[in-house]
Amino acid sequence: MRMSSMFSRTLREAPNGADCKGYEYLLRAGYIRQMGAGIFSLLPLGFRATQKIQNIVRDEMNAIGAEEILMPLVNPADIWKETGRYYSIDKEMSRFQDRVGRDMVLAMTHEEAVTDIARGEIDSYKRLPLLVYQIQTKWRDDPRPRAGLIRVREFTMKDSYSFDRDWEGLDKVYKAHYKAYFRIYSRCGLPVIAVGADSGMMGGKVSHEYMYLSPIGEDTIIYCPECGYTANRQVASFQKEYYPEEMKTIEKIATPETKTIEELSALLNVEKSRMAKAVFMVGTFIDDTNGEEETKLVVAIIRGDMDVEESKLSNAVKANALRPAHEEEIAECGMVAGYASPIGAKGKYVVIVDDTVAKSNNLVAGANEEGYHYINTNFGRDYTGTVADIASAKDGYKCPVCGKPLNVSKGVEVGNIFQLGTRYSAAMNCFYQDETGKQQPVIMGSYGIGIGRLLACLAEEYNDESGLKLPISVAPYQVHLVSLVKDTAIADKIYEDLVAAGIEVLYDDRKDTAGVKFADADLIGVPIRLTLGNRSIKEGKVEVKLRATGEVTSYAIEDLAAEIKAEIAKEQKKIDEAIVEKELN
RNA sequence: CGGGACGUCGCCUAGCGGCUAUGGCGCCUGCUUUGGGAGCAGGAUAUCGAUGGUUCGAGUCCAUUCGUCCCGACCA
Repeated sequence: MRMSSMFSRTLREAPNGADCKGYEYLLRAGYIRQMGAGIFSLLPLGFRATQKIQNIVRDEMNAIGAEEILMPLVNPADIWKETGRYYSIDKEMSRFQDRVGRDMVLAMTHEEAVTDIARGEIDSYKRLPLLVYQIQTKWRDDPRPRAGLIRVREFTMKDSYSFDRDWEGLDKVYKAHYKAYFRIYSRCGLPVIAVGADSGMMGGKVSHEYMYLSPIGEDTIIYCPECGYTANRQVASFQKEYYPEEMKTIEKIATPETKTIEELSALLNVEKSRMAKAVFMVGTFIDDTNGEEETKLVVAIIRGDMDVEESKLSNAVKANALRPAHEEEIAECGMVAGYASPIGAKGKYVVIVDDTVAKSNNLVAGANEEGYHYINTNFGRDYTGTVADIASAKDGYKCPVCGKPLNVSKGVEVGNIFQLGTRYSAAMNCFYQDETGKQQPVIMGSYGIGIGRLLACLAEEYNDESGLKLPISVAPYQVHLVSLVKDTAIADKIYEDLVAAGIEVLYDDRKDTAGVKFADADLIGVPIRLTLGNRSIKEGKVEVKLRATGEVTSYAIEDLAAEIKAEIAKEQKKIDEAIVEKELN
């Protein structure tokens, strides 16, 4: 490509709002342009980089036997009503009506669509297993897009769907994805870790997320440097200590003006770990079959020294959504904020008790009366509720596997894999007949990779003060030919020779000064830069500089294509040698 | 959906009630220059996000609204 006729151009200054480096460079180098909140266009450079990523993804998906398909972005709402997600998903999913008034949705994922197709294809166990994938646009009307391509509303996603007759089959294809994903990310040059995850709106049991560890990430990862345990904080567990002892008599004591755990701990001279803290949320519960909503007060009881992990709580009560409760809502159930406990509560509420509280005795708790607390409260005797792990893991807590202190890091989720089971097949009547003639629901899995987000993470990982420096496997071009000579004949000839040799060349043939061309080359970040100047031309040579390392060599102009091909192969080899092979045990 | 900030030419930016709305980059013309964002000379480009109001006078103050960004809620 000749830069003199390239569609995009570079920006010298970062547009307002570009607050992280990778995003700033993608904008300035002309990879992407913003059109609205969370809505972006890919310019030629960004499009090419994205194509490279997609082809790596295709390669690895094909390698595990997946077939590529393309499903529609617009879905009839009917199939989403079948699974109930039409009702349970809030405004993230955009809905509209077609000209005759039929309900339609913009698909934010394709479990419904693929299951709808699959039920028409699958009738017998002989048709299983099956595996398909697509690379397609998703629309999710996120309330808060952020950080350039990291969190957007419209994005491209690779999503695959597996269909098996049994859990063993699902396990096999799940493991194949687990491994293939590591190969994909490492071939793109992105370091990731796989973590145990919450399955969220997808439903199902087992799931993993692929995380690029970075301060710009929004997810919190808990990991053990000792044994390698990793999990999203939403589901991370840890070793807890309990304080079982002989139950003592419950007693009400005056604790004026002590609404917080800190104040209470100081006043009574009792450790925070010996208190039962009540956290109030209002849960929304939606009936999947008709969309009817019900709200209920959720009382979470946790030890005073810990915090409630909302997603754990949400899973424990099986709520569609949780929000903090207002003081009046708490009062309606007979509880007093600041001095609250389930003891003496009334009305419509549900109590979830963390196991640390359930297995400890004689804890301090609220008396539901302004200025009073109870001492020696005991779960089971004084109040009841559902026992679950709802505690949030923190830095320094003990690893659930080896007991060593846990660490915390921020991460960006660049992919996920879910074992869906029969969540969709059962709801949508996707059954097969087994050898005995019995109808069985198909066992499904779904597996996603955000393509644009992957590019954004790569831009974040590979940059310096002058711009991007992407790995050759994902860079928009392999070679950037910078011509500084007036007489274009030699440069044109080199360009044509390289292109003829099958090399992807970005050719700076513009009538700009050397400084401008070098600055743009650094910004765009093509891995191999060839400089053709009067200096080197006299010697019949071209200078070669690697963007990533700054390493400089030079090659004779004759035979250049062969040398450059070898250079490209060397760069590619670095990537190939670093491919991560990881199996799920 | 709560809290905050911001909208002035393609990009960045000045303006703080008063004359024809700054400056830089970029762009166009000419000459010069050609290994790290060149120099000189000339030139074009803004319905100051929109609407309404206050005022003799509004980019500037007020209201409404739209948009974008940040923090939170939320989310894969």
